Amino acid sequence: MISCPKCSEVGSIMKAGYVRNKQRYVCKDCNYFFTLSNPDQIAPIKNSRRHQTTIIDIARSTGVSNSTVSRALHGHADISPETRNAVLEMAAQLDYQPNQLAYNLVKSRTNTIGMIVPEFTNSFFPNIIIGAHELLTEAGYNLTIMQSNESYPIEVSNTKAMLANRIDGLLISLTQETNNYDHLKVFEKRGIPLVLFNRVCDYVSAPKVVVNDFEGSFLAVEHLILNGYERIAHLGGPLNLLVSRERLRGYRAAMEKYGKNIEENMVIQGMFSQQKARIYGKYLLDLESRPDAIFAVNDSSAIEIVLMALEKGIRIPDELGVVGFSDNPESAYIGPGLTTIRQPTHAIGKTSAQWVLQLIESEEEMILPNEKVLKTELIVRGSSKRNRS
Amino acid sequence: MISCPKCSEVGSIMKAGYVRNKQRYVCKDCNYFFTLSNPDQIAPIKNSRRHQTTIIDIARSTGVSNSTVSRALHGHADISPETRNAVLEMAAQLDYQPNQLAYNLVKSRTNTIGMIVPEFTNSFFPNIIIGAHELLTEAGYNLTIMQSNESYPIEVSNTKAMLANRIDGLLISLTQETNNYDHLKVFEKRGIPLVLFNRVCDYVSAPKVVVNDFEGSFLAVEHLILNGYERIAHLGGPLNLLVSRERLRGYRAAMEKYGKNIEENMVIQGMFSQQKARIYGKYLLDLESRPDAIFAVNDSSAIEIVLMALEKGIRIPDELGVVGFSDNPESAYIGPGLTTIRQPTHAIGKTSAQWVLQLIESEEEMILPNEKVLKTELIVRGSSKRNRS
DNA sequence: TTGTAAGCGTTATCAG
DNA sequence: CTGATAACGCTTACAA
Repeated sequence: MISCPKCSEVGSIMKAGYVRNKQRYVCKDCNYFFTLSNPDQIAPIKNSRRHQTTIIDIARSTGVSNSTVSRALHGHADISPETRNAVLEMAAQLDYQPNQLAYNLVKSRTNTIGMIVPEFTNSFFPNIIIGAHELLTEAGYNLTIMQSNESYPIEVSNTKAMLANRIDGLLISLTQETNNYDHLKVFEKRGIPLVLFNRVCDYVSAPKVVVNDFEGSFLAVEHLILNGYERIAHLGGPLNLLVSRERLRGYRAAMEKYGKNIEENMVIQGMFSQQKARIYGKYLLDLESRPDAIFAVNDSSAIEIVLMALEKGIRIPDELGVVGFSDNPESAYIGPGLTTIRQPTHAIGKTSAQWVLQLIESEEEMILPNEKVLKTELIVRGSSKRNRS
Repeated sequence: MISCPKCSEVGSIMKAGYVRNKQRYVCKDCNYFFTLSNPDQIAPIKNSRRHQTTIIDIARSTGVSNSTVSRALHGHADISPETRNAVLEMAAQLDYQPNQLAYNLVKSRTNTIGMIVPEFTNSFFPNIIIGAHELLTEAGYNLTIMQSNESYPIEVSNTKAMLANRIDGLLISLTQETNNYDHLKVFEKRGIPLVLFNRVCDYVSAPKVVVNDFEGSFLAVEHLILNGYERIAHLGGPLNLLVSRERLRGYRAAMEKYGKNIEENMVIQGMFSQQKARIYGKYLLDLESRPDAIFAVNDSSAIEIVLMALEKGIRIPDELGVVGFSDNPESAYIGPGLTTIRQPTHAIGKTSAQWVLQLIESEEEMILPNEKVLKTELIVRGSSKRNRS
């Protein structure tokens, strides 16, 4: 039991805050304030591992209180220039590095936006990241990136980690496996701004940033038709993804508009992967009555087809027209050059980031779920140029 | 002043911890414990913005203490199955999401590794990221990626942010501008594990993961020589980067070994960028006595040269041999295919990550600064195949 | 202008 | 097996 150093009373001692990081007591009897000078109790710099200098260290060495230090560090008004300078100097001298963790904890915001992408292997997502990164950095936000590796369980655990780390907002592009969206609904429920991009779904009411896959697809197929191709096959993606469905829809629409017959055995849907693309491609090229053109859901698949055709000695574009989607960096150089639909990757990233920041800043006003549709662009190269007009 | 509800004493009231998140008092006179039932003081769930359920909420609703909840949540031993289950159920019911921020603060570790890369535009760094990400995720670490955009000031501010966020370790590849390394020395001083990769420097005593640029370069130039090229130019990178110096060294060594004369006006060093590459390339190709081969410091530059040569009608590989470095995805398809040196990107990422984890886990033992040198591989394609043996 | 003390949400060390 | 309480490092009313 603690006794008062002045009146030796024991029952009337109350805690009375801290001074220089030490417990301070007051004796209610004689109204005497004191701290215990037990050397063991002073400055408990335990935790041996390299003590990081904190605001308290600065306060102690400057002879002011923590709050004053905090204010000086943040350039708050109402602080005398001398104290401010003293604090700032001491901070520099002690090599003070603010602890963002503590800051975030008390502010309960992290100034960090999370981003989950299914993969990095193509330049597609990296380019989107660049766009988002640019805007966020400018706005003073950090970006934490995770990749789900096209795996639903990883995606779920990523969102959990993001939640635990209290990111201020999330940008996500779904895996091709994702069919359940409960992990996203958590964000709605918790009021954490969420923006879906590129690989989106209808079942969660969050803003979505996509490109006009339908239109892009339509243009691609129309271009093939205008170049005299008749029997156009479609190598599509997994149908749970909206992109795949939209591209399929665009294909069908163009074919119908020009009165072309769709041979259903030449419309294939499957997972994205080089291996699958080879299998599907082989199937299409080995068909006894081969298509005279193939519109693929992405460039990786289209490239496989071009390479396979070259191996087999099928002449491109004369015997086979090929069009892809996305404009990968290598597409310009594949065979005679791959005709493709360019996506505005940079803009996708930028738009998504912009949107999530708006949601964060707008606080109160419920912004209605909405969608931004960016334009695509047809890039004509050798793999489809058979213009016989 | 607070008075005891039992004996009405005023001077002998002491704080006595908290119960259900409310201040609890004890009267030292009658030894009566109580809390104030002032409704305003109960559960100060202020901070209106969507209260996140915390451990305390669970404790309150389950009727146990926070510590018990914490233990239950982490599956600590010494807890009765009933309590555990009750807590776990309540946690699920209240949709509890742990606050990693608070956890990190008290643990003073974040389970997060930072990574700073100069750019994303080539597939080079993304591939390294994939390698590192894979290993770190497996080891239960998060990865926070920042990009310095080849800017020294951004690099510095990135490291500051990493420091503030108390990452457990940092992987960094320097910008081509970086000439001052104080921002890295901070990590040494603070004892935060640091690993440099790819773009490293000598002035900071941290482990480095690099590829054998010298050997790779040597092989590239030797390959050109063995294919009958005589007057080989070198389009190099900025000399403050070790990679550039090593590649230059490899070039010189190979030329010397085979007794080839180095024409110094055909050895150029400059910044990495497509634009610069075009300028330097034009210079080399417009030389009145043009080199018969060019070894470029990277594929992007080599590609520019190939394209320029094709425009000018210079035949590759007959009139001009070209070799690059890195094996970009498009390199296989450029012109007749670009001969290049493949770097083990995946392994670079994996090795760096592995190393930083080792440093973190090894705690006490000072591991000596060291270097890991990974092997490169010569990929022969059309742009240099003029074998006249 | 400065100081006090109550949080932010956890874990960990002691006591029971 | 469980509870109380002091950290972790910082911000911010509220007092002085």
